[in-house]
Amino acid sequence: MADSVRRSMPLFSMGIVQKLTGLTARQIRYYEENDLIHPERSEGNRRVFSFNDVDRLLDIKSLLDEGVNLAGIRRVLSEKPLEANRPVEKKAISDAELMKYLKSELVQAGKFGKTSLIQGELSRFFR
DNA sequence: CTTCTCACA
DNA sequence: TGTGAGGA
Repeated sequence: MADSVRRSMPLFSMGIVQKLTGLTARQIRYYEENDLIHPERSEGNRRVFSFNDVDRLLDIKSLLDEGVNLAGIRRVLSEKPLEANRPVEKKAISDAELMKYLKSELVQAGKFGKTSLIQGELSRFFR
């Protein structure tokens, strides 16, 4: 189970997750308050999301479109600890799209002179 | 510039 | 949920 390690590795900033999921920061923070997701926190108290968080957010989003309220979503998600039998085609997001955003984040971090926390973890995805 | 918390004309 | 204030 070395894959779960990468899936739960924190490496996405709020901005990236917003683009990746199409949700607003407000919503993402709100869902966190309701224990739908549990992103890590960086030094500056900034949220750092893992691939699992993003995937979960995507599920939440689709559930929301189907008219399910937070209480309902909480139930669905809490009862899905085990990666049940899902169609292989339900890929949350393409690698290409993922790289696109990761890259833009690196550029931003670069302009700030700081070493993004992403850089170090990035190699895990580009193995 | 980005993200954070809090609060609500 | 949006939005703005005030700070890091």
